[in-house]
Amino acid sequence: MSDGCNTSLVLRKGAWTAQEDTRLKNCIEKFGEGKWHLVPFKAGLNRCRKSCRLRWLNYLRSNIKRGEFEEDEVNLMLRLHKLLGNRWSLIAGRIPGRTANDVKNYWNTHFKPRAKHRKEQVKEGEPSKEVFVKTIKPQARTVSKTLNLYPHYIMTNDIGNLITSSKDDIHDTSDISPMLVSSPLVRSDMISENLEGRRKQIVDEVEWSFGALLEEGEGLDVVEQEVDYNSLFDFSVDDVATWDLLN
DNA sequence: AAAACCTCCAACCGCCAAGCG
DNA sequence: TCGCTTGGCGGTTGGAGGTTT
Repeated sequence: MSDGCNTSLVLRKGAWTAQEDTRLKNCIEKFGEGKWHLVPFKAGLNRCRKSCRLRWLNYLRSNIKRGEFEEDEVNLMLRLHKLLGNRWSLIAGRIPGRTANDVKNYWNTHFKPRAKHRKEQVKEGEPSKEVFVKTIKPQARTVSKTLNLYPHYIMTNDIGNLITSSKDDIHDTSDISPMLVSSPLVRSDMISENLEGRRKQIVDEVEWSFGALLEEGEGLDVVEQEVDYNSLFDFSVDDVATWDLLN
């Protein structure tokens, strides 16, 4: 491996000591986050850069929230997971004080076993209850600084389903909603008046969840993903469809 | 009392994409 | 263009602590 974590036999692993925590914290408070490959040297730690980064992000940062997830946090997590799938860092980014590891652990602890249980049931011959939806997944895990992400729109097609498209695909802007992007090409008066009832609700959810995402510069992709029973709201495969517009 | 089992979560692992020379 | 380094991610594991038998 080229990440420098497995190349040395003398690097410390396992639980962090209070002294190591203090060193790491002091180092980052002094020099700031980033340049993780230098952190072990600056802090005088016999740990790899990944270990230092993880310890800081998941434990030492000042704004980390501890203790049980509250009901609204769980609700938010479920809604975000429905939209994003296992994009723990994105989900955590929208739950103040919680880390990706927290969210992932909570999900695996509280929700994953149920899916597992269902698979076991299927194995034993019971009819499958598995449901799949299209989950919108941002494509880029790391955002390119040079990527142009503006030309995205969300709109409804002629049978009322939500779709997204690029400006190149759009000839009639009468039914465009600026749900996903802060593109200067999309105006508020483009919001479709036809979005009502349930579809409106879906739009609200998508806007609420993805407006920030795309402002940060991430394209969208669609993947099939099993729905957990805990999902608080639902929309079908046909309700939301997106296609990649960046190519 | 103690062995077995379970739960939870911190930490590790392997991979990917961006950046850079 | 290519190969290396780095940052970052999701999946998995190991062990401490709690619970059950």
